[in-house]
Amino acid sequence: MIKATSSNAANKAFLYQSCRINAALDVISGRWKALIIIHISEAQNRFSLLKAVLAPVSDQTLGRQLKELESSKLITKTIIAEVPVRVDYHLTEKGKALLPILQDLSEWNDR
Amino acid sequence: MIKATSSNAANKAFLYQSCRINAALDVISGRWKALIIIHISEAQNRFSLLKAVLAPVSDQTLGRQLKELESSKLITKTIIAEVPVRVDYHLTEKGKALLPILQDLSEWNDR
DNA sequence: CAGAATCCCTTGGGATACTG
DNA sequence: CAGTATCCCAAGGGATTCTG
Repeated sequence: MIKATSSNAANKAFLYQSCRINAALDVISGRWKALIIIHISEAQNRFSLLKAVLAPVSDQTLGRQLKELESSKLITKTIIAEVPVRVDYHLTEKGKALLPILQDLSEWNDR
Repeated sequence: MIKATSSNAANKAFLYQSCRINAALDVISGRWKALIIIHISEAQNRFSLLKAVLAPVSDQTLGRQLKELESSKLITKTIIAEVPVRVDYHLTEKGKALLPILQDLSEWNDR
């Protein structure tokens, strides 16, 4: 039959085809993603810095969200082979283009 | 101890306090909400009409999303006591203000 | 017509421990 | 320092059935 199991994926596909907005929302709807993007834009671009400002997040979750943002092409990851290894995150052009939209959203909700 | 159980709500509270964006994202991150808002703005503002354009959605889920949008003050619900009862949905000012932002998001993702 | 009630399953996110 | 591996739980969504 394949009913309950496939409907979830099928519905998702339907949404993607219906409107590009759904794809866009998917990209930014991770629980911490918007905040991660904002902090990276403000030079909080190291794993430990992010962990500090996003205090209650777990390593696992933070790592997952970063990986997803990277595969969505919103951020890039640069590994620097220093003594204690260091990793810098930076926004891509697409990531930067999202900032004013997030700003609009924030103002929208304040009204 | 209250650990695993309370952390979810605690993290959510943290996000809300950190930035207004999280509250805004919460409002529009239901799976069908963006599409519902768009269709209502285009006069597909009846339950059955919405169900038709959002083909694979279930009654239950559609009803839930509508109720959430209503309590977020994005749409209003008007019950008209005709022979087969009829219900009209309309966007509030806040709901209308969201449309251009959704448009921006859509264009952003197309780049 | 427009839902509410009930039940079930997938998924996102969290806790903890371990690694290059 | 910057993660990954495992395991687990709550919540969002979906299917189906029933109602004013």
